[in-house]
Amino acid sequence: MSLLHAVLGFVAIQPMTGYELGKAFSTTAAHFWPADQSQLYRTLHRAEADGLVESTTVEQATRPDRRLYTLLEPGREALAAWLASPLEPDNSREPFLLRLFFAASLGTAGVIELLDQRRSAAVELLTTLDALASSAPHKPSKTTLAIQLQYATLESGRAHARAEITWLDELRAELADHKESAR
Amino acid sequence: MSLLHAVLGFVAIQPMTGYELGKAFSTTAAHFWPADQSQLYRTLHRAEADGLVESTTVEQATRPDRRLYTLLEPGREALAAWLASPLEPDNSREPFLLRLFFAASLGTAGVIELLDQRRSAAVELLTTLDALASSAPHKPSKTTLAIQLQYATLESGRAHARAEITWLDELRAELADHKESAR
DNA sequence: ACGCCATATAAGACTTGTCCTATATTCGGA
DNA sequence: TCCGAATATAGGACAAGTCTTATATGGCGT
Repeated sequence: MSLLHAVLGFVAIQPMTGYELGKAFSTTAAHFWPADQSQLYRTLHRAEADGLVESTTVEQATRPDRRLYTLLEPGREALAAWLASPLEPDNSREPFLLRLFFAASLGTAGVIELLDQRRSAAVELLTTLDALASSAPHKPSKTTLAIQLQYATLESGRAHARAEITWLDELRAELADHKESAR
Repeated sequence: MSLLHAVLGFVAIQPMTGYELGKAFSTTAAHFWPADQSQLYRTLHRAEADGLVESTTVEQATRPDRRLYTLLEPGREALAAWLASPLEPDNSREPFLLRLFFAASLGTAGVIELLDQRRSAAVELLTTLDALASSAPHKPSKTTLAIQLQYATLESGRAHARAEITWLDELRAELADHKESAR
């Protein structure tokens, strides 16, 4: 249900087309909210049908027509209501933990391989986020709250990626130790 | 698709009924893989139709009959294939970050409230996991790999909860500072 | 006595998200 | 010159998960 709110959130900042929304998601929110293109357009259709946004067709010579979406008052209210609503408890799925949980049959060496794979992915994510963070406004201190918060979501990703790497390293060491002592 | 693998993973440890699976999930895997009861049974039906597991009905006097599921060879193979398959990149959704990203209209004070709510939830999660960890076998050092890995998923949850709290505190301080200096 | 919880399984309706394909044009690279 | 990527929108099929309700009974607390 939250893609709708994200769409309202973006359109609240500035009227946008579906295509621009797609860009906005993939450049700024991809790491915590992947948005499928198809679903994005469907969500826009529904939002318009529900009177939350309004679209105007902008004709273009060479490119297909664009549909520019503008936030309407009910949309603004829905957005505000969402922001003010109580946080529901997190129940996200972690495929990696699921796998690890059942990975004993891989043996210690196999599990260590798995951890290494995961570590690589985490390092890659961290470097991507680092790059994004340093390309963004040099440390926000004299910026708007909006920019600070957007930056904060990046920081969150980095903090968790670092935590993941540390945890993986500790687990790896523990398993390697255990294997060692079993010889 | 992964609920199927989780089911195979549990049944591989020991033949189980759907009800027992539900218990197993909620007591050991709930924090990284919530399993809906209805979906669990549906997954079992499908797994049986696909020849991955086999069920035998155990009649009971007072209680409804139980259907005990046993892992078949194709199921074991599917489980092994899953464990050996390459890790797909993580693309989990983080509703809280989404909200934070768009939360500027709440104002600094409103955002701080939001952070505090989130912090409470994170602390609560951490204490739940701490309790689970200390009720589990006192520090695994001389246990099986399976137990070590199951314990590791708990540790992962704790590490991330701690990272979340630290990040929240830093962000909160930054926002409070900013607000202070704006007076 | 009444209701709620545990035991046990299951179907139905619905929402959300993913993947694939279609359409139409322009520009840049190999 | 051909192929793919970018621009722009959209539908269809499907998978996965959520929420609600149904059925049936025994035990516990108030």
